[in-house]
Amino acid sequence: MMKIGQIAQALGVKTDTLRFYEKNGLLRAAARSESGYRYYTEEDLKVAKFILRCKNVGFTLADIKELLSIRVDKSGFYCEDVKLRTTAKRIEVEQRIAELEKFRSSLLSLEQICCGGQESAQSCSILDALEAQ
Amino acid sequence: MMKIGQIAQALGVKTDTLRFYEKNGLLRAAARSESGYRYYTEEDLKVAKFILRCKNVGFTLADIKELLSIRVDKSGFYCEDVKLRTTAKRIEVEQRIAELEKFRSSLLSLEQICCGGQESAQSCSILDALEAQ
DNA sequence: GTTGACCTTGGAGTAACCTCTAAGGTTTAT
DNA sequence: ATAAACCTTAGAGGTTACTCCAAGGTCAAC
Repeated sequence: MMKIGQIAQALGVKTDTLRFYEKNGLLRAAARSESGYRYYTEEDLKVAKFILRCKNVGFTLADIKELLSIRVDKSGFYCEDVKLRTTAKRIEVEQRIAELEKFRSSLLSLEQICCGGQESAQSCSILDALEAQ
Repeated sequence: MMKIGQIAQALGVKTDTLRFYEKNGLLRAAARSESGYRYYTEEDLKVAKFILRCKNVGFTLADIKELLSIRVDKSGFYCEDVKLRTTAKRIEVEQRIAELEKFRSSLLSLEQICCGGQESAQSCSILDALEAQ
């Protein structure tokens, strides 16, 4: 049984983060001491690692909450349920990338039309371009 | 002189948005009627369009506030000031894209190891992969 | 028995960008 | 004259994922 500080250190997160996950229904300590201290088991640690790995591949905490509910009741779900969520998330990520690529190319165009020197910004092509109808 | 609703319609935004910009120091109506109605000039409309174009290339409202202060005092700045901000933003965007690309490839890998069928999630390779140390 | 490290809670604050509501005043058209 | 459309303000709410704080209780060591 580990206290919150030990778990936090093992995971490289703050104790606040762990309490935040608890408040949001992602991770509950298996037990509490009489004085109210949280005590975590090895299984709790596994759940915490699962959460962090999900975050690392781009799932939000809301997504992770769903994945956790599948995780604890695997026999109640199909592979399909998991894969569909994975695919949906990938598509979401791809859409966001496309949006950012647009930003990137617009910004690059702006950079290319500007001298970037110590000339007065009075005739700055970037400002002109942002102004243009 | 146009009222807030006309400006909002011309721009395709809500009146709330315009008031929000005012509250945050981005866009102030040139005048107010006796009863307090905002009245906008053509120049105000130009500023508003400038703001929206900046947003379209990826600048945040905080960035735009800076760009606006350059715009109103062009002789006090160099092209360099504008281009540096543009480049910084592009780099920021590229970093975010890189992060999302990592998500994308992780998610793709997960998708590829899962059958995605009506098999029980008890042996789902995606869940296993997220579990694995 | 007291110091220091650790734990508890509730609640506020952050960034980014609006969006909505309530309660009320103004303008325009008929 | 009255209804519809428009305007005002302050302030709350919503998303995401924490992070910090204050005020206080607990535990282990010396």
